[in-house]
Amino acid sequence: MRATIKDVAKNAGVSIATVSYVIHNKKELSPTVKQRVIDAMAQLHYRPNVNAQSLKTNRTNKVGVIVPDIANPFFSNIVKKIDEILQKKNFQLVLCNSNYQIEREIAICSSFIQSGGVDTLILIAPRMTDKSLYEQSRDYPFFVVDRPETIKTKNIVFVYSDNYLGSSLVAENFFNHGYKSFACITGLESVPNANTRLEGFLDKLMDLGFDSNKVIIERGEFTFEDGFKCMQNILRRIENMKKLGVFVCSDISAWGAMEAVKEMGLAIGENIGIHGYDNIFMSQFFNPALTTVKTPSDEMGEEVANMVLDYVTKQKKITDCHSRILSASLVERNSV
Amino acid sequence: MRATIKDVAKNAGVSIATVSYVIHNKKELSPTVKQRVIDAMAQLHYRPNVNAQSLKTNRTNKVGVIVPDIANPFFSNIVKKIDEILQKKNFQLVLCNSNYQIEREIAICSSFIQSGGVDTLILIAPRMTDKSLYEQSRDYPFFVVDRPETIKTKNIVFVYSDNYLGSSLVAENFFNHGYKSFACITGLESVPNANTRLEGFLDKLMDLGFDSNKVIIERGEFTFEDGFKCMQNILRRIENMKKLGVFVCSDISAWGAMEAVKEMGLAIGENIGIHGYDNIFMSQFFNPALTTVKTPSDEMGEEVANMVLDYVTKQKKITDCHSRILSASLVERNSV
DNA sequence: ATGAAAGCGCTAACAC
DNA sequence: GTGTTAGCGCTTTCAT
Repeated sequence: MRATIKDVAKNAGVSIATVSYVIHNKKELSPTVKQRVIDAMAQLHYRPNVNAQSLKTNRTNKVGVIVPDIANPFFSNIVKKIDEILQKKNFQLVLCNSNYQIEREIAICSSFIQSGGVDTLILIAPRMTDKSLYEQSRDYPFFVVDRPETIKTKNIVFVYSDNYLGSSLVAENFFNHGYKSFACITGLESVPNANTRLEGFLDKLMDLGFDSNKVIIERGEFTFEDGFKCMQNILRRIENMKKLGVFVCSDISAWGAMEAVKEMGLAIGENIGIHGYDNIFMSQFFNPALTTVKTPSDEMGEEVANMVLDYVTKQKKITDCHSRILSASLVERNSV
Repeated sequence: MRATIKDVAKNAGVSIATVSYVIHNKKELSPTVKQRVIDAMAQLHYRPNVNAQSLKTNRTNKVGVIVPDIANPFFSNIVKKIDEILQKKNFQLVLCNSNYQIEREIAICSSFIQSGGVDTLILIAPRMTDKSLYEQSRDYPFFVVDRPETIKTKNIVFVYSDNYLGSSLVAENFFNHGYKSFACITGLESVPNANTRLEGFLDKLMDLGFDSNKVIIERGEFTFEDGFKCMQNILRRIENMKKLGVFVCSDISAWGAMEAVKEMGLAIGENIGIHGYDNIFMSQFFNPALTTVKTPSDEMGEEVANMVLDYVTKQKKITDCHSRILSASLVERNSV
């Protein structure tokens, strides 16, 4: 059996309170006593039982992270960054995969919220509706990454990037390369990023003098498979394949889209250009190298992790944490 | 404040024991009482405090997962699979990134072990020495994925794949494509997989009549950057670039190696062939598509997760869990 | 400077 | 069928 504080106390010939004091280094203790306790702890390989600590203090030093798909490099990269920062302060991540399913997301979220298992929650690109988000946060503040602040509540802190700007860059880029007709593969209507990216793209296209009604639009989840299928649909719908610019609103689906194009025997970058979004590390090595927009995922992870830290250590109230919009920038390569 | 079992009891007009009974659905209760309790729980949004439960029962329904780098798709894929299976049984993952650092790995591991924070531990591709592994497991059984069983202890269950076989396949494949000279970029001496893969490669090469002493060997961590550097070293050391087969013992480093080759302006697949290992999803889309060996990562994840489940639910003692070696198979593409 | 003791929220053995 | 209660391991107030 694991040694308890009692065992240490007995071994050191002191009370359990004293042991607790040396663990937390809080009270002035005589060096001799302190040393005796330290020795006893070492000898017994003592570690405080975290469950008892948490029960008593109502703090767990754990942060729940809900992610649509940890195998998606875009998300795993954010998680890595968050872990990097939280680990330094002795926090652990409790990771849950929602598999892009809203019901799972909500179930995980509310179970976290009410069970005392974590100090706070980070939702990465949650798929639930604004209404659900709002309800979940009602009695329990948390943090949301990579999703715009489309609802007003002081109980949620949003960290995301400027998708509207990013996708206007895409339209411009196509324009500069002489593309004449356009398509967009974006996410589901329920995904705010999907709508903002589409909107930013269409608006800029109109600015540039194009008829946004002629833009072919396909929607799917931001996955390889859906990107592939959506591209097939576009290829089927298209009449005139002359300088067609396809904006795929996530790199992962862009990979699928590129495969669909290649499978048709078409060359990418001439009459059909593919533009991704997110700038996932591997995209630069694809064939052709994917032109895309950089979402500052490292910064988002850093930003949220630091705010979480401020919040759980109670240096800051949630109402003093400010949502942040980070920028986005073009990454030119060979697919456009 | 969160509602406690006391609140529910008061609200339903029963004792806390009764509430506990309906939570766990263990005792026969009169339907009326049961319903009253259920209503009270719903009304108060009651959820048992998991810390109190864990303190009492010594079970957390959490499994610690230590991974070298969650942003590495090979690892994140395994984690995803593990989560998928454990989540169904109401277990959560507590994820920690060791960043390939042995000290962090050991620190995380022993803190998990002694703090009661998790029911068991899964180490994915741990970098610590056999000795450390053995010591850590001495009083606390756990599971190791993607590392061969090079030490005998009934306290560790290993799930890995047949690297010796896999890398002999690589040698054969090079041979079949007419390659005449060879190099190998493998992992550090301290990484068992790295040694086994090198060994399997060299042994088969000898079988095939080649002089294994002439094989150029470079070592680095299994990362993009190290793959890149090692390849540069090889390119520097090589005299005669005629049908050189380079076995890079992980896909991730193979990506780096390919970039190094391309940067030199050399074509891959003719006079220089690159062979990866692991078959990471994206490898098929690289330029050229990477020839590699499939490590059954999904199966490894599944296998451990199920064993962990058997173990933590005490249907099985650790000594009844058997280490498993899964197979490996060639994936032919265009880089060889 | 050190210790006694209450109590965090829960489970389960035992009593009724 | 339902309730009483001890106690899991710890923190912290209050006393000495």
